[in-house]
Amino acid sequence: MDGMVEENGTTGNPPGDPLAHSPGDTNSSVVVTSVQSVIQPNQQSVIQTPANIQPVQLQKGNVILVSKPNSVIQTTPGSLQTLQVVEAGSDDSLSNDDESAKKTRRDILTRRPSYRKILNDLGGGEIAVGRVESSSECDTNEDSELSTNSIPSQYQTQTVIPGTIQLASQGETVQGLHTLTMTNASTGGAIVHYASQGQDGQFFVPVVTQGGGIGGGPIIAEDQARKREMRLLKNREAARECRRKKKEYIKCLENRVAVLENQNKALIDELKSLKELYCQQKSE
DNA sequence: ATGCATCTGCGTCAATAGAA
DNA sequence: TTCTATTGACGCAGATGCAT
Repeated sequence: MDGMVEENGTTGNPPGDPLAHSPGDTNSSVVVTSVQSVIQPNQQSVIQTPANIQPVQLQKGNVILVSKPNSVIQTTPGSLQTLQVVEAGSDDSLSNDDESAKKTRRDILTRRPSYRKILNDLGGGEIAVGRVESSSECDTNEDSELSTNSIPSQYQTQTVIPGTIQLASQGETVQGLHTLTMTNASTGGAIVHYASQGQDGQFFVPVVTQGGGIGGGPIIAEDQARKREMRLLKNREAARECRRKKKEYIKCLENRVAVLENQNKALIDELKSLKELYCQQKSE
């Protein structure tokens, strides 16, 4: 559950106020004598499924199933991969009217260091990239939106419709080599072979381009469109991963708050008892 | 049931840091 | 210098809770 923290028997804070801990919400019997780092190095994923297959919801019900062993989104190596991305029209046509306003706003803003760096600065280790199973102290048991229990089998055989990109794994035939079919209503079909880099987490690398239009123009346009799709796809996944890490980072901070509050309480109690002892000996 | 406010997650763009 | 990864900001859509 979001907002819940479990650390040495300490439980939670209201969802709307993640850092708010009343003095009474900690277990009074707990005395923290040594506080370890809240964030363990090489911690592992909080998102795990038995089959290591997770559906990634895209817009309008599109689903990606990819093999990325070092990613949160995983499938069994060599398993069928299906990607269907419906072209979302030409969003390149951005109006320049409010672009200047956006730019001005962004110019004012400063960039924070990455969560990895923040966690390192906190001395609590790093958020691991390779994730296999739940971490111990940052385990949150949250219900992942990437839950894999509900992968419909029909996603393994998508129907190619005009304006779509479809990835179909060749499975055991050619290791790591897959075929990406771009079907475009205006330009006709184009087949792209790509090498899947499943081991290092890379998504795919275009290798050969075949087919397509006549002359340089359409080919260049297709290449640019394909590059754009690749870029958007990668950034989509990157944003997803970034948000996951951000949530993990926040939960770790909440954990840290809980631990430090416990430590503070223990020190206050210790100080209190020492004062009493001192007063007793002084009065004698 | 309906309308509204709020929250949450997503995709995208753009800026930036760091690697190559 | 170029490329890639990361992440803040923005806008959108769906879910949820609450008042009417």
